[in-house]
Amino acid sequence: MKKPKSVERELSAEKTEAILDGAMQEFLAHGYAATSMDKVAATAGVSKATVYSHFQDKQGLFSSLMQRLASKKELFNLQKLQAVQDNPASFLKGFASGMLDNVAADPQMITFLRIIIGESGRFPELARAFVQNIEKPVLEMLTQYFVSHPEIQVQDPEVAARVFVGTLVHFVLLRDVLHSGDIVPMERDRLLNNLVNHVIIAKTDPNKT
Amino acid sequence: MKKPKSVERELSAEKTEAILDGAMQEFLAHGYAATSMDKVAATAGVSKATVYSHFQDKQGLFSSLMQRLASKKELFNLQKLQAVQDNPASFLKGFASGMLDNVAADPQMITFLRIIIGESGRFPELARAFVQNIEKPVLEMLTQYFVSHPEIQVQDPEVAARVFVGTLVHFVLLRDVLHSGDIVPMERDRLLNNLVNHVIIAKTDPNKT
DNA sequence: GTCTATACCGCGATAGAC
DNA sequence: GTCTATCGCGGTATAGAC
Repeated sequence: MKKPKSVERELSAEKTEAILDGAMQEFLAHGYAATSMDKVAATAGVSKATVYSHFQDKQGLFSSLMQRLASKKELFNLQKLQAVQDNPASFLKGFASGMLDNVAADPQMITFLRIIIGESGRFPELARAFVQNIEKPVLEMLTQYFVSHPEIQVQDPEVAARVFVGTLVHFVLLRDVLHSGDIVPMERDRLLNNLVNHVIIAKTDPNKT
Repeated sequence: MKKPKSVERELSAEKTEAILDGAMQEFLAHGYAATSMDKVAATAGVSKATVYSHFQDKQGLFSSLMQRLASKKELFNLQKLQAVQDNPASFLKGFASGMLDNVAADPQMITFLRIIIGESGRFPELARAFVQNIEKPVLEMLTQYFVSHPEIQVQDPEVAARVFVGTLVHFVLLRDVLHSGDIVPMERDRLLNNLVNHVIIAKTDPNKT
């Protein structure tokens, strides 16, 4: 009775995908605690028992899913960055534009950020994976860029990278995550143009303390 | 036996305080969804029915509490800022130190940030209250400082304030909120010293695009 | 105004048929 | 390998005594 290779039975990888997809929908929509495994199973189109046969428990499913999201560098703009040969100002503006348009404009990405930060107390290893896979490469890439472009006389390349990324993250946080673009208004291009100046022109202050 | 105006009966404000205190403990410890009204009542030392007589429901209690926290400017360092007459570099370093030491070092403040951001999807008015009461005054104060100190030739004071605050918030986010101080290491004073240079020295870039 | 006791529901997780 | 059915617990919210 055992068929050579059944097409409908014995499969698992497809369901795993379906479960992860359903879980992503639910977790991103309602957060960790407010998401029920019943809804996850329903959205995935499988039974709850199947979910528990593929993943140990709710925490395991959540962690697997979020680790997976935090590793998908393609979701962010971490690949098309070394090709450009523009001048520094253009490169930095282009990088920032990509971050603001490709990442911050995606509602799912904003929700993902909310969850990573909101659950960083109870899921610290998740937060660390996010920093390791997303933030660290960005900071290192920018640092490397500042180091390898001597025409930009930056005193401390790592700090310059922090200033650049920090300003952008803070902007996204206020405007997109916290829905407060009207409370502390700031035009996108105005920030970008001036931010570049703050980063690439930073020599020693003649007024020593 | 009935006293003219009993001191132990008919009171309500004390219990309200107790409930808010208990709710703060629980919500800050477990987040919104994972907090139970039973635990809130137990921590407050009252019965669950009393909680529901003082607040409409869980959402109402949560919102009242968080709005209250977001309005407590004293919890942040928003008062002792205009007294100083130092030079700009010292003032900015002092301000940043206060933010990093008084705010970011307090675990409750970190947890509060996690909740505000994590619940900003379902409680947008809470996030907006936080920005209105905390972030906006800080940005405006720094902007005013840059404007009223002509010796700092900053091209765009509002952007400079954003760069300054954004870098600090991002630093706190990585180090304290996301537990990743070891993944992307940065010494506190090294950031502060160089950040000041990035902010107060920002003239026009000779390389126009 | 505050308590105890409870109604009612949905949760995470599992047992057993197929 | 996946399903249906169910267990036990803990959730929010309320009714009624005092």
